[in-house]
Amino acid sequence: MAEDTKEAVRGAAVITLTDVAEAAGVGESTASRVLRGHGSFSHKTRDSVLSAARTLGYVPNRIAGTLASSGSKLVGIVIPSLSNIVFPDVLRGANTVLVAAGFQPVVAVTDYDPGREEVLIESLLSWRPAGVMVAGLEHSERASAMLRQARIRIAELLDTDGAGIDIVVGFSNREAGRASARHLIKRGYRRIGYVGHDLSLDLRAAKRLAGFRAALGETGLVVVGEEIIPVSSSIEAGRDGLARLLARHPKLDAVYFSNDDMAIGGYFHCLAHGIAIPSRLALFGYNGLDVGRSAPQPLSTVLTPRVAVGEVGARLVCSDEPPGIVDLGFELIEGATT
Amino acid sequence: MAEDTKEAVRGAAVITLTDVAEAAGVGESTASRVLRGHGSFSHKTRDSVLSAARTLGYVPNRIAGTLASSGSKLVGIVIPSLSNIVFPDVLRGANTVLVAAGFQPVVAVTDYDPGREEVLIESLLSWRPAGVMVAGLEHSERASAMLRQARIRIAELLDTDGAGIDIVVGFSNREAGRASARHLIKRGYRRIGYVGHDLSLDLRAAKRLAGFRAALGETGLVVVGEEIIPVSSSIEAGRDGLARLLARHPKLDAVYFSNDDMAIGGYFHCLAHGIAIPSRLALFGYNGLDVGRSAPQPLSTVLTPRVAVGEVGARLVCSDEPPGIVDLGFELIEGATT
DNA sequence: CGCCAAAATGGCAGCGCTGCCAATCAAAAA
DNA sequence: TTTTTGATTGGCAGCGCTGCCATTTTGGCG
Repeated sequence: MAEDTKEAVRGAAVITLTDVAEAAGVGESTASRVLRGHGSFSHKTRDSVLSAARTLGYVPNRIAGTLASSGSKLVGIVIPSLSNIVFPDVLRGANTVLVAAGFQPVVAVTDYDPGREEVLIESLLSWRPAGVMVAGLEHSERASAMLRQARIRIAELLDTDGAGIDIVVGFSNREAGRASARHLIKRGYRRIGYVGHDLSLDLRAAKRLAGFRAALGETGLVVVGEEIIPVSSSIEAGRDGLARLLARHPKLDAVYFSNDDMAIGGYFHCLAHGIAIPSRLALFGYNGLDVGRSAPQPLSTVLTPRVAVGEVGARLVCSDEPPGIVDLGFELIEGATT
Repeated sequence: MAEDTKEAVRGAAVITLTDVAEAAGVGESTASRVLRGHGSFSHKTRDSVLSAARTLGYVPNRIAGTLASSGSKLVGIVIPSLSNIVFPDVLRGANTVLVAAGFQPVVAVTDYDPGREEVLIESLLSWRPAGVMVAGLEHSERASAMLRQARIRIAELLDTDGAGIDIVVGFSNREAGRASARHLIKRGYRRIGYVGHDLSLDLRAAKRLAGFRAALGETGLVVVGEEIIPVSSSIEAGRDGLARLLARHPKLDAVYFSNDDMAIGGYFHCLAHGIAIPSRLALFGYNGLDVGRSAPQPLSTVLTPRVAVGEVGARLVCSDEPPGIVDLGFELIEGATT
């Protein structure tokens, strides 16, 4: 019965290291050494093990390997959303560095819910990752405790306004808000409004607004009118939000948006309604997205180093450099909408 | 030396199931049952185990659990990019369903490189995932073989133009291209151009263009002029691309773009240069992104069910329903740019 | 009060791999 | 030729948990 091939395809026989070792006529520790390129072995041994592995279609079982060596090559990444391009950007930066260092990212999305974040962190930790990267500095009591006690590298990203657990990589949202306000003031705007999304969830947006308000206050100004839409940010929400804000406060001369998506929505509203920018109304966003940069009038905004945050965070999580705070700063883009 | 507390903090003493069982005064299998809510146990036992676990700060080790039960709760997700919002959208849909079913997504990003895809798939499989979701139907010989032989659920996403391995969830890019062409023809456009990005990498964009060309051909038309930018798609690329295309073919009356990002770039070019849309030039995209829908003139495009693709793919990967092809279709959005 | 099914529980052998250590071997040194 | 050193190699004990099975306990009934 020359059913070898079929058998290999049908039978549930998953190939293990032992099978490879046997086929190569060596001990399993030798096979293990060859396959990992660890320790020493002769050329002949190497070739026979590798060819046996290839022939049998051996796929190593890292679950077993990790358990045995107690040190996984997984890194947990906890982000609030995938809808806002900011987080895929961070993920992208982290992914590049992680993969280059031989790690596998495991992502968890919290939907801006601290309770869910707690559960997801617990779940992530049960995979015994080498490290965890998490957006923001604010976590539930228990989540912080779990991270702290996990004895692994923890990187908190995108925010430096507060105390971190281990590694912090980001920039000050508060300062970004202040810089935005100072820019508008410098340009002579005085009747300033705000269009934002749900701030109880997006703490960093709240910090920006706080900084923005503080800087206005230093000049004796206040946010004249504001429109907070109770959903997550989107272009459509920004468009509708600005429409509603202007209906209530037609004399505004500038509007600060919670981010670029919202601001682009506002920009589209102005285009659609013939509102001259920036002479009649100035717009200011946050993030420095592609869409803002390429608009007919480049959006005035604050460019954030999102990909770099992911990269640096990942690098620090993988390395054993001392933890600490890394402020990557931000860049104010003057644009053409202010 | 009442150093218990400090010891617990310093010593590498990671809490194991055995510790919990001991502290609760039960056997480890009992503790295991309680913590997993499997099998039967008394209320009293339950309480003492749970409280012991909480007191000790026990975090289960799923690595060990998975090895012992030979069945992981990981699902690999292989996508070409995180820069194009399409993939985060799919990821989002998949994540929702996966997490609800108790799975953890492990993502891998190929950068549109088949070689890298192969390596990443191999690496993913070494985690013994319960299933793998991968974008597209085209993979290297070895990658396909590995997926096929892994004896797990495989879902190929976003494309139905070709043969799949196990589960296929998506829609026909070719048909999307055809539908786009027919729409332009119906609207009376005859001098049609194309602005796209690197098609050797983005196979689905290539299929759309092929379908588009085929449908034009049926009416005796051809793509009059085309501009292919050799980088990945972006708004800026679309803007520049259209500028260059129009420089060479000023008499075009419509342009088909490889996707909405590119088309929005084209739209911005027209806005910036006072090109009347759609009277002077019509624009047609692909994807149905938010930004296109909210533009002053909603972009004419094809709306793709990206999130649903992720959801359905994840559902099928988690379940044991029979594999097969699920065509989720697409929707032509007439918009205002044609 | 004895008997039996059902509920609760504990013991223990692995899951597949790695780390450690002892054993073997080959070539260089004495 | 014998000794020495270092390169190679194999054996085996776990890593922490789950699955299986045997055992004990419980509660209902006759």
